[in-house]
Amino acid sequence: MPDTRPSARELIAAHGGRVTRARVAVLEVLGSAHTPLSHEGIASALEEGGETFDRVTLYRTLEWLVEQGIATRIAGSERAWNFELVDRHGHHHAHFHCQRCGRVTCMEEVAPALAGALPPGFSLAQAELVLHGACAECNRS
Amino acid sequence: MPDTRPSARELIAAHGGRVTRARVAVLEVLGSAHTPLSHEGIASALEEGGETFDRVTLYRTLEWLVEQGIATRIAGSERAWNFELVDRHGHHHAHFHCQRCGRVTCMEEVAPALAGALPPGFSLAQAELVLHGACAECNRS
DNA sequence: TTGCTGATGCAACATTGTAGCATTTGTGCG
DNA sequence: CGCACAAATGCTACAATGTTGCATCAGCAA
Repeated sequence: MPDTRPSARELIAAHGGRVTRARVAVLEVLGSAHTPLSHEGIASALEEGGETFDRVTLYRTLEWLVEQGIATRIAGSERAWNFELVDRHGHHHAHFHCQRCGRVTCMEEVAPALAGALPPGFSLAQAELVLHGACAECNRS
Repeated sequence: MPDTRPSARELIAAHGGRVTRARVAVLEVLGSAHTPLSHEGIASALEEGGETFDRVTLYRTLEWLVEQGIATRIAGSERAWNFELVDRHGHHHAHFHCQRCGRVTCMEEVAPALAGALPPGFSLAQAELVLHGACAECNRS
């Protein structure tokens, strides 16, 4: 078993970028995450895996991933971005931000139908629907 | 004509706050703006009107306005908040962020119907739909 | 292996937002 | 009106997030 997640290196190379330690590691972290991660979250996950990178490198790596269309960034809790891979689904789903526990959950179900609703002349590149409230777990307690 | 915009002072007093220079000025700026404004935008507008305030005062004033339900803050361009009065419409409309000119436009028409679409257990406090693309004016050129 | 260029790491800085605290200023009351 | 008290302001200092410049390192191809 040479590699349990072969796509990471290939994915990077396919986009014309160099296969570096940072990119592979970040991709693996994002790939195994269930929710969007912040810079801090990614850094922590990397450290747990025994890899540390400069803060700037992380920013640049993520910037590159977003440019390449490999990842997207969504507005997370207060003034920081969260990152998420854009693989299976067409990356057009809403995000739910729990105001109590701060977690961000992907809502596959909620996809507002807004095509054609824009005023004439406007062109849509990306939509970002963020819902704020309390998640199921927090509501239980 | 003692006051062309009498509501500002009254609005503040009605919420149990002191009628200060900062609050009146900020309310007037927001009231006469056609689009959501950032901290910086508000500060500039105030300066043009001959009024200057400390950066911290502005933050606290806006925080207070949001707490009182007089204004709302929406995610604007890169990592800064934009503020907007919450008067006429029930403040449930989407915002369009033009990636070329950076302006934020209110889209009264686009209001995604997402009530009842949340998974069980989740409760919604606020929805924030931000559309990114090119506005009509930018598309013309 | 070698060389070129992209990627990294470091330091310094920019922007956005907060906390603590002394001073000022609305507001109600005598 | 003048006073006193609390709310609001304006510093300063700091925290968090993100960016820029530049010297060094390391993928990748020849």
